[in-house]
Amino acid sequence: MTTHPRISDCLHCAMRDRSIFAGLSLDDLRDLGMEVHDISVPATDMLYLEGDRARYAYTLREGAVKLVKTLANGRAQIVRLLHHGDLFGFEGLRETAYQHSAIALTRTDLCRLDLVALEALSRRLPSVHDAINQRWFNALQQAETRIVELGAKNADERLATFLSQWCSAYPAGDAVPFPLTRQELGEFLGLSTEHVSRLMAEFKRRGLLTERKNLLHIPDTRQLILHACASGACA
Amino acid sequence: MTTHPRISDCLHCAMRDRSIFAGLSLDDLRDLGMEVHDISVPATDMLYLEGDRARYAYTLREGAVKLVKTLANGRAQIVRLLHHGDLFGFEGLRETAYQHSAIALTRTDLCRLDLVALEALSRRLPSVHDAINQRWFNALQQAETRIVELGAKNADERLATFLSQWCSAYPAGDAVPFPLTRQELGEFLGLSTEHVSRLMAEFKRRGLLTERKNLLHIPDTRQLILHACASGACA
DNA sequence: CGAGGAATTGAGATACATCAACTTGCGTGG
DNA sequence: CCACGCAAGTTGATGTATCTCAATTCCTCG
Repeated sequence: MTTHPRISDCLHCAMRDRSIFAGLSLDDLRDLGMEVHDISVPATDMLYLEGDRARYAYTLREGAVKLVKTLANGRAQIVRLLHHGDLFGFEGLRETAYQHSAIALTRTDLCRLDLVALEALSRRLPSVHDAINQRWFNALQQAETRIVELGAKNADERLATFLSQWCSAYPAGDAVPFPLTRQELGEFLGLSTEHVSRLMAEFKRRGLLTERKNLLHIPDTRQLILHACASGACA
Repeated sequence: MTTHPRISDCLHCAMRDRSIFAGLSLDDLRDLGMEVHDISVPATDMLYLEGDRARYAYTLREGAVKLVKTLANGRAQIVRLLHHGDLFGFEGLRETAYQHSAIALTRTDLCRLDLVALEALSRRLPSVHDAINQRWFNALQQAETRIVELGAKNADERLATFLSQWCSAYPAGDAVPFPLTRQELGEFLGLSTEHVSRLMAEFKRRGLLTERKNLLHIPDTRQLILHACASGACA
């Protein structure tokens, strides 16, 4: 699963100031008392499976990961999508088992943090503790937003809102990496892959977006929202 | 809004060992350095409105409260339902504004905690800090479960799962208080009130549940789940 | 160049929403 | 205590959004 795990050098990490170790002194960083493994996995690789005993949390440095819950009958729901800078697997600090399966959407680089050591570290360094809590809080807010999306919006609205938020991480008007398949879009938005496909085609027909390879281009997200959310559901 | 707020006596509170102050010594409890107001509101009363500047968190002692988000076009989504022992409004520890509206479903008794004082207290007493974090974590887990419900299950499954979970707080086989209207059920489950009504009628016809006044009786939750979730979605 | 998964497209079925009429329950005021 | 009135609930008819199943095309990669 992991290709050549190495001990990471946190001092010179590009993610340093966006990670849970942001704000630590150089001394603290040098003396973390914990090995941070640098790992890298190809697309479709599973980092862990829902129900597995939780041993590690991960910081995503490059790439994208989905967190999936699967029902008894096989239906899958993508609970969260993770990007550059996100921390995940940290439910292991409170539960013995992972609550989702984590699967790479692209080739992905991560830092792997031992949960026991992280627990100790977080007890020792308040800024780490706070950083983790802040991530929890953010995850909660995001989750509640998703509840509203899924419970109160129709398909066009869900898709349009999602796409424009996906792009919001990049400079406006640029083409952005878009590694999700139609099926994954469906599993995230609670729709069938066919319906997603039709909606995407419809958006393209109206000139609201274009796609090529794994690049998505939305000339004007405001237009997209406006056209897809005629009812005014998306503000 | 508040009827006769009084300074609460935390020492003799019935909720003491289920609240965020559980585990505090008697000395700590006596010296909280914070006024806890005892308030009581009738059904349908709004405790705060989404977007309001957040001043207080609340512990629910008796009754039930809904947390609602409202879309620009007026559609409402109930994000969370709160019961005996639940803490809410604590997003005010990280955000300046409340992220939902809080509305009482029944006559409700609460403890009102000043957020600034709570923040200070949580910094001073690790067990309070931990207790609050634990609530965040629980809320996150619950929210993710709701995402799966809304994204991957159909109407029967959602309703059946919800009803049996609602009852799980009470001894099996008992009739339980059920203060939700059909509309509120719909706003929680992402369904129209008419559809909820039809499904309830169907469940009754099949003998899976009975209702009278504001009491719900489910003889056997396993049966309910079994019949409503033929596909095996609900384990 | 060929093969296999992903995407698209169409036709048909269905789950759910919408709209409208009607009933039931219940508090209120005469 | 009854009658009224309103809100909640029910029920039916109809519309529509979305799913399902199946066939076809498009990519991508070996």
